[in-house]
Amino acid sequence: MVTRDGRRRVTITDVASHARVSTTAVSKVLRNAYGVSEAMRAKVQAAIDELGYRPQAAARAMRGRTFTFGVVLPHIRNPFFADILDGFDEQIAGAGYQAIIVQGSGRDAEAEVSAIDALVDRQVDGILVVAAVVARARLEEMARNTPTVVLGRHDRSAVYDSVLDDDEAGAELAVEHLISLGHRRIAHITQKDVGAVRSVTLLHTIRARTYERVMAEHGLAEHIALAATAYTEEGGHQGTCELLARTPRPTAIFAGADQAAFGALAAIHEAGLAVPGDVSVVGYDNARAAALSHISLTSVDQDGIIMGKTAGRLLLERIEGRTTAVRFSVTPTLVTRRSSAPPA
Amino acid sequence: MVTRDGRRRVTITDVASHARVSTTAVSKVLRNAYGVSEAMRAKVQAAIDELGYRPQAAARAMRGRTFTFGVVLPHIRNPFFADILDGFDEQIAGAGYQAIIVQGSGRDAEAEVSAIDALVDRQVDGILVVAAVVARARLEEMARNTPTVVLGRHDRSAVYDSVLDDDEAGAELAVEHLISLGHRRIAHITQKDVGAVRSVTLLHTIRARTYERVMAEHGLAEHIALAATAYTEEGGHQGTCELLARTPRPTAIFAGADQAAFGALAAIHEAGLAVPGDVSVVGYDNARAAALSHISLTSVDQDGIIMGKTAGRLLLERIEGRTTAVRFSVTPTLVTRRSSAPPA
DNA sequence: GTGAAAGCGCTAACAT
DNA sequence: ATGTTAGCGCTTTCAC
Repeated sequence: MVTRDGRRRVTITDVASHARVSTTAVSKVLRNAYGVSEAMRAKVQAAIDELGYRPQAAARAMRGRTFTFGVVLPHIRNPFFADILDGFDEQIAGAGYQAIIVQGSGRDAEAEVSAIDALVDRQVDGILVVAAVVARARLEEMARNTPTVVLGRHDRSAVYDSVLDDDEAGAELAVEHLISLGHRRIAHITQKDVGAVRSVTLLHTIRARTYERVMAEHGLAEHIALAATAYTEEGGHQGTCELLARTPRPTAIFAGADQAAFGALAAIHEAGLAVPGDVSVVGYDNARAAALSHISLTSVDQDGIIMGKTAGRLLLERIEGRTTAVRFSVTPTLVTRRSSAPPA
Repeated sequence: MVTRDGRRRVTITDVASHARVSTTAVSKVLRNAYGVSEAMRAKVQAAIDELGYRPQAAARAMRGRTFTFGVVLPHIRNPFFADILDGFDEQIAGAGYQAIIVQGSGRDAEAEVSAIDALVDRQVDGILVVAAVVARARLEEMARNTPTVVLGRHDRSAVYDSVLDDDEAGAELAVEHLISLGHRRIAHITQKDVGAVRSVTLLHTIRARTYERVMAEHGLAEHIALAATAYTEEGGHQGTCELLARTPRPTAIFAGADQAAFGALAAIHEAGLAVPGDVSVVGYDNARAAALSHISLTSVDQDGIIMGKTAGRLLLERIEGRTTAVRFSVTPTLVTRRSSAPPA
């Protein structure tokens, strides 16, 4: 391979001839494979260092591993994904793996498919799909060829591993908290469905259904009020505007994600109302911004770092040969802050 | 290539034999290359569709292009990067390119180098480096082999293209705004230097130096107060705590980034002070959250979408053969909101 | 306009 | 323990 400035990139052959050994030997040293003497290892390593050799992932991909994991995110705007990624990176870096991220460009199932395809085309050794909206059959097809972890979906699969938050428990915590404070007119902001996937397995649906169930269990079925927008600042803002326009208006809003809760806080403020005086707000994810003093948002905490770490560990296990599917669930906790209080 | 469930992945050979043509012909159709008849094109395309063929990026990389651009981000937590990426994706998708993102894992120059290496190893056709802290020589070495755009650095290079915000103009807008409101004790939150790069080319240094210059030009040199932490919520919080502890305390804080400004708002609130009553705050980046009514942060807007789009365009131009370096600068504007007002 | 064949850098089966 | 060699899927001369 000739680089653009005319110099050849250093290849395994260069290293081999420089060390006066075979390419096989170099390859074995690179992969810490069985059957190399100490002397050989030292000699080869010296040549590698001297020449500044780095193996080309593309050539490796043709025969063996790429030492790369792919991560599919709906988008990079949600800070909760950053937690997941930090945990993931930490876990896989130790095993010599590199994570590459592709954006699914929003909630569009088609864009998500092409993001997944992009990773498959690049022969990654494993894939982490976060909050996928794509059809389950598509995920399973991929999982049959590449070790796969699906994060944040509640469907059970025999071919891919799952990492998820117990969203039912989390939503219960949020709604029970508001009810115990004395609220009755509690509204919920959820995400509009897209894609062909059976919606009941998606986390936003679980959170919304649980909200409805808990409300009903407490005899508050008549006060169920849903706004289906998006888990974004804009979505939370718009949903809250809708909800506040109803008569009587809710005294509390449970937003399915902190990003939406932040938008809700803004909309409440714009309406000339106070938090928590007129309306209490509870979010989900416990983003760092939720802890900021001037925001102080009550939120459900799910440990993104642990979820990311676990996803990394599960992929590494698959590489090592595990073939049975595993399901890992974290238990959420409620973090109470000043955005929630008893109704006036 | 045999997939894990035993089926072979469809290759160019399969398509060729299915269409009863040569692999050369298929390759040409794939790349829209010169010298294929309409009949040939149709026949091959039909076979591709029928077999669900997708070229393997790894194999392509061995000979030609990967149709992949790599993006190096310090981390994915800053929402401003999401704007850049949205613009970038939009621009390159039309040309059939896919972006893959790698995290530099914070501000650590070493981590950034390994992120860059990871992309080079994967033979991407071009690289966008955002807010790099790595030494310039390292960037140039990479740029000599792979088309490169450096976003957010002010050094001039003959080998890579630059996309940047006029940070000097932006910082001037912010400081002049506060001065014109009547503030004199204006403090600034900047980022601590790391890495071996000549710091003066980094955007946070430019913003800080400009702050000092404008203060001095207005006879306020004695009131210059800097806190060097980080462009994060935590950094802004900590820096503000430091600044508020000084006597007399500043009446205004110009944070080098909105993320830091959000942390500043929290710290001011914790100190029992009001914004803008006791302390005015101005940020930089005009993140979406800055516009939220309950936050209402005055901020310097730089168009991340345009910057991302331009970066994509410049890479595509390089692929098409441009060899002279280009420098593209966006002009920032001030968005005035309620976080800034005359001092008491 | 079309196809045969070489070869990119690496790994793995096999031979020594 | 070490080396020889075939071949992964694709692009690219170079014939025809």
